[in-house]
Amino acid sequence: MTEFEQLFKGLNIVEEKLQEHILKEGIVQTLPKNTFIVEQDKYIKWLAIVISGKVRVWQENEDRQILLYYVNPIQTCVLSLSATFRDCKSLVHAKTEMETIIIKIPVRFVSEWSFTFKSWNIFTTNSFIISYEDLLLSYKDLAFKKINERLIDYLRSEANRNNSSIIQISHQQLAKEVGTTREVVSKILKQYELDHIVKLQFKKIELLS
Amino acid sequence: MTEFEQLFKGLNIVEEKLQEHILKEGIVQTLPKNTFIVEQDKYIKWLAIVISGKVRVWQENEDRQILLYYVNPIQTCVLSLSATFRDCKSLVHAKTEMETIIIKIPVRFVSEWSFTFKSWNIFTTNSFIISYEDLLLSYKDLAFKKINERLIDYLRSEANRNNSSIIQISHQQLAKEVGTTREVVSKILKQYELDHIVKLQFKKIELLS
DNA sequence: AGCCACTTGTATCAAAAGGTACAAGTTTAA
DNA sequence: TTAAACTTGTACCTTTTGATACAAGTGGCT
Repeated sequence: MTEFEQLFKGLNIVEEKLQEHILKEGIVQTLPKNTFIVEQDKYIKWLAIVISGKVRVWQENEDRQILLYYVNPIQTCVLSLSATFRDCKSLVHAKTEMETIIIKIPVRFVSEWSFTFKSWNIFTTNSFIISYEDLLLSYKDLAFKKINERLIDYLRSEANRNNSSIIQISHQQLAKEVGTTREVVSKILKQYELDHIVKLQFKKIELLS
Repeated sequence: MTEFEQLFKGLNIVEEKLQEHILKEGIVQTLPKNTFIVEQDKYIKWLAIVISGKVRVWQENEDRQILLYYVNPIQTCVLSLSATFRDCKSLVHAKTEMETIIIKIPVRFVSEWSFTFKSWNIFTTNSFIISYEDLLLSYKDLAFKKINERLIDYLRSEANRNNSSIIQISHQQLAKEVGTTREVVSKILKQYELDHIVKLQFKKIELLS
């Protein structure tokens, strides 16, 4: 199955005309690990849809980062999507976390098709809705939960995503994911270990419960 | 000008067919101050578009609140919008802050029209985009800024919204807006007063710079 | 005037989170 | 195998934020 066929299947694109358009305008690219797809404050010229691999999306301050979400196969970064509807700079960074195949579509077609083709309309709308609700939940967590809770939440969701109770990550990286410092992460993890909630090894965290 | 005419003008709705639909299915309501439009965890049955007045949208924990945004005339709460595309419960509270006129549209028409009518498509898409970007900026502030900064940001944006350097609000209410406690607000405001950034009076805060 | 509800100012304490510093362990690669 | 880079653990301290408590001020109402 070609990447385009995967795309059509994943987004349930049945309109022949739309398939033709996408075949004509879309570009398949294989990106190595750690390639930037969009960068904060730069203009967006393409809508990228992930076919396989994994893309991390985050925001950055001078010295801190905070994870926004991951883009999984047959999803798009909603922010590049939003940028395609009106010429604007990216508010986030997005970078591949492993070798990733994407299909790039020039922004000018994206909003056009959303009115012409039902399945494209559903795709864009759903992307917005899901991302919005996601972000809203994250916002609530950030507002009301303490760091130790957000940290364990992160670990659990990682375990889930990878289908493994062992998460391979350094404290430093973990600190970046949840927007704090390395020392705080070390302290919290140690406490969780004393409480028999995790087991710590070098660059490995095992969830026990 | 009727409320419907205001709506058509505000959203740039020129399609006669769509105007007919809206006239047929829409309901104009005048809501007194402090009326709930949607409540957290309850189902949404209508899309409400604000014609005049002001609606506050926020999230709640057991004991804390945090402001999400205000819905101004000729806007809709993007969350009820998102709910109209798939049957789901509200993630937020929304309540009128003054007497407010709204037009209610049953949810089942909202997504239908977004594919049939260009202006409705633009309206829904723009609502999503703007709200998403808004929320993203708030998220970043919440992640990286300290409370005193978020507090003064809030005051400045209120001053802007009301076109006045005097904000009439109690410390308690202010605490709820930014998601902290009353004592913290009092302390921070006092410090800003010592720094000649604000002047404090009973239930009034004057911005000096 | 006198009462009541609400508001504001603060002092004290406690908890959460972050910063600095350093020692020791692990990996990688020259 | 040895140095360099990265990783982890932890002690100590500071700042930020929150909780409790109380006194005093304000405005509205009877």
